[in-house]
Amino acid sequence: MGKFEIYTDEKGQRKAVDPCPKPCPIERGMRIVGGKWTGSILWHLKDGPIRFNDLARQLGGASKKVITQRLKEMENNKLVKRKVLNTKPVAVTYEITDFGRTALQFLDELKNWTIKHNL
Amino acid sequence: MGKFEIYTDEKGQRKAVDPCPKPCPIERGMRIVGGKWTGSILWHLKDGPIRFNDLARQLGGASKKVITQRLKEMENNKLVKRKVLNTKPVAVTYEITDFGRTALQFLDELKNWTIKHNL
DNA sequence: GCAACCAGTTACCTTTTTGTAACCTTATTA
DNA sequence: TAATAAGGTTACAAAAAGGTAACTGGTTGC
Repeated sequence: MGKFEIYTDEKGQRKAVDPCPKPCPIERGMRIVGGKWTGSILWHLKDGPIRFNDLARQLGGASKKVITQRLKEMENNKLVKRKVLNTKPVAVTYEITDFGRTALQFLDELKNWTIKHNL
Repeated sequence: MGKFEIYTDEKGQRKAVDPCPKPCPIERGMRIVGGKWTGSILWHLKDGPIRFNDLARQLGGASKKVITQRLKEMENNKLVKRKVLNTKPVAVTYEITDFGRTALQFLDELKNWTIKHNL
């Protein structure tokens, strides 16, 4: 077989030895952390919890709708935790989870890559 | 100001100190390397050039149309190089560029992350 | 009382993306 | 001669994503 992972069978047909099963790890990972603004949100949370509207202010270009949507997905994926503080006017903060932090490493690499190559 | 990058101005309005300029580096990077199948394609090319149909065979689940589309984007972004070999029946191969290789590190981390956390 | 802030939600519409399937040209093979 | 493979392209339809703007309900400051 060799590096191409493609071989020609007895009937002369080319076949993949090990076709990428539906979505392979890279693909699956991207679908969790690659959503529009997902990475940015996580990154913004790395230094501490942030409130919804503050987050929206910081993410120039993202609408509340998308932010809400992403935060919900991220909560489902255990990347962030939503906390309702019972302060005089209730405040809601979003906090990165320990699991969420495990993603910061490659996000950092991605960030450096983008900057390094002026993208 | 502090870690929140949010302050309250003289009029009592909360403002972001340094709102994420349109798409920040993480976001921009994602848009280059985060397209559906983009990462997987690049990963498959890491061990050598692959021909179009072989690639399609390996990426179970991706249609020719999408693959064509991604490959074109990736060519524009200089991640891959398209080569037409003048063999008896012409063959077209796609090869990862040196620049494309610089993205493999990040993809590798993403892949390990996905696997490590059973995602 | 009135306006403004928080944290969202909702409706509506447009754009983008994706999938499917058929089709194309050249060339080889049975 | 007919069928098949390579490397795509095209048309059509359906689904997903995104933007905008208005609106909610509760609270607070003027």
